[in-house]
Amino acid sequence: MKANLEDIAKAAGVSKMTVSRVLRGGTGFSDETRDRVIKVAERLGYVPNKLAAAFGSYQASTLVGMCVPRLTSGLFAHVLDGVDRALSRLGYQLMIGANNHSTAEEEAWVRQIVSWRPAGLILSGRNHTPATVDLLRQVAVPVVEIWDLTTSPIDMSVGFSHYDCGAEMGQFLLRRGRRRAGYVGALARADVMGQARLEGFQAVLAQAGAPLVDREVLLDMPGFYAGYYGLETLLTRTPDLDVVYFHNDDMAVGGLAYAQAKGIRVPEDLGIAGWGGMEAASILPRRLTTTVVPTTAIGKAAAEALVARLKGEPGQEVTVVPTRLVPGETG
Amino acid sequence: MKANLEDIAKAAGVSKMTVSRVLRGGTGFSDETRDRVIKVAERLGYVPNKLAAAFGSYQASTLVGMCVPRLTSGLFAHVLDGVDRALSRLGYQLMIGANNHSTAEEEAWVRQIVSWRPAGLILSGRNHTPATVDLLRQVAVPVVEIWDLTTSPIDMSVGFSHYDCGAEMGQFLLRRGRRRAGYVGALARADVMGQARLEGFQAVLAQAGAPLVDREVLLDMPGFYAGYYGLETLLTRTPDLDVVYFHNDDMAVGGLAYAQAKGIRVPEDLGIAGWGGMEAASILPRRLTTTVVPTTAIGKAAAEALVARLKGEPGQEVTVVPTRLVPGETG
DNA sequence: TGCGTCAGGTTTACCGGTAACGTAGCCTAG
DNA sequence: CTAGGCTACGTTACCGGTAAACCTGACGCA
Repeated sequence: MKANLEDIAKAAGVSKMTVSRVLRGGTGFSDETRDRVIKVAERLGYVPNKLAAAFGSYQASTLVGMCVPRLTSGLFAHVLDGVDRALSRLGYQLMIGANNHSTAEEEAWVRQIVSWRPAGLILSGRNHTPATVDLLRQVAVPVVEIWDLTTSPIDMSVGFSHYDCGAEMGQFLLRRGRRRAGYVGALARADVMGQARLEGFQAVLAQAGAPLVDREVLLDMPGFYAGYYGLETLLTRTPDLDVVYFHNDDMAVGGLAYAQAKGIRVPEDLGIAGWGGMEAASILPRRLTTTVVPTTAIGKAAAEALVARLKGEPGQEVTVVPTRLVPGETG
Repeated sequence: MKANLEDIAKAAGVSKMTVSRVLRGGTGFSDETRDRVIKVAERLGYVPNKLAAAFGSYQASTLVGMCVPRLTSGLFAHVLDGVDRALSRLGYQLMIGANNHSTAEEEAWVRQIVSWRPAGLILSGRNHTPATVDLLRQVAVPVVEIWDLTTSPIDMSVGFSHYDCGAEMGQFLLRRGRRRAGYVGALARADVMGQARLEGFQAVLAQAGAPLVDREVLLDMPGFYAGYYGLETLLTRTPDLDVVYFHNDDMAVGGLAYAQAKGIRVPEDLGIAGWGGMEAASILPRRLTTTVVPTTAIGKAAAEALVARLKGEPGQEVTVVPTRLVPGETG
């Protein structure tokens, strides 16, 4: 790690400022000088130092931080992918973190990240500690809150309403004649958004005079197992349900597996609905009734909102991305 | 973004060096001074500048870069999670990138990342462009190559042998009496490691006098659909196979779905084997025959190897993590 | 001839930390 | 009584870029 601008400057017989301009593709030098500088830079194996660049000019940081609830979530993996594709194309670097559904962990992460003076941040959810919000405002870094829509974002927001997702599914299941609905979730209070879906679901059912009959919320991760055993627990306690809404598709698929194992006919004896739109769900023998979330599009939109802001374009404060209820054959 | 060490120093009536020492938890100051400095720092809302710290001392970078083939891969999500848990606990920040199974894209990513002077890098696979290897050696950054084991790593390596995975599965299926095996894969040449598994698989079969009968390798992403349609194509062309080895579990589950849709009995008419160990696979009506890869453990081990190196401990050059063949009920 | 303008540079002054070294005052051992 | 060591600081130099201001010769033109 030896060659720096000074070394190149000396070897090329120019000042390091000229080298800097050449390597950044600026103006104010002849073609001849440019070729010479570039040749020397290559010969010396010059590796640029973005640390110095970002530090010195404090305008040039190309770091973007993104915090997701869990890195193992299939849905967020697609959001991350959408963000990364959009940003890496423009030369930004993505720093990631997981908050494990805890605003305190998010705060700790934000505290670490802002000390790198990132160009922007992408956070998941609308729930943050007051200290986090204060800090973000203080350092005045562009922030995009994704996933859960908020009408009063810290800065920008890209997402949809989880409450509406739940409500829409409730209406759909009512139209299909379901009257005794149950719910199987996970993570308890830690997942605010799953909670919001449940609330929307419940509100619609109650309004129609067919309120939620029973629910089972596990403390486990919301995966196949939790869905399987969650449904088992729920049906053992309350056998006469005619439909169960699950926290997400992974759990719903677990529920389907349980129903199949027990000879419960779906959807005749029991309806099953999920949320999220996992790839696996669509090739099951029976297409899962679920709400498909445009994950990659959310990531792309968040990245684009951030980049627009960085370029000085005003951009959209709040971007609503549409979810899509897929009727399927299990509801 | 106003307060810096100088401001705190002035307000506390000490030099900024003392402030630096206090805030980093060093020594060489009285309790009284420490309390005063910390109080002032909090009052001024001091946000440390790691850019300046890393740039100035060029020892303190806490950035670690990690490059995976695809961010949407469930297996790599767990590796990422393992790395992140291990590193974030120690105060490191993770910068990620995806190479889309292309060494050229990996090189572009490495070129970007090294200019941030990271403390270390984690790369997926043992295949890199010569320029990448040169660059990594030149900047002398600690590197861990994960996933595919290599006996001559750039620096350190954590993984297992994909060839052996394929060979082991081949032996297992032979023991179960299979003699006419097929293979369904994806990504063609782009995925070197899937290729290695296939080679191990083929070698064992050939040696036993029951060579691979047919194979179907799609250009698609290795997911459920590819498995479903890949098996359809394969069986249409070569109906009399008695077992099919899939690129991974996602595809194998797609294959199972196809078999079920067509009334093919598994494992009586056709054996199905996958690779990777996805969570979903274990709760299917029939437990999938597959090789479980300790993803999180690989991430953890990679992070630990890196940290050990950074602390100056010698650490292991090559760490082998064991995979586990799960017999299941489909093979 | 004198002056403005422009291309093609150079010079200077930082950015905010940290390492390395310096130093004053006090304590203690020989 | 004093050399030496320790504590608790302060001083200085530097990391490698970039912004902004400045320079200079050539050319066009009134």
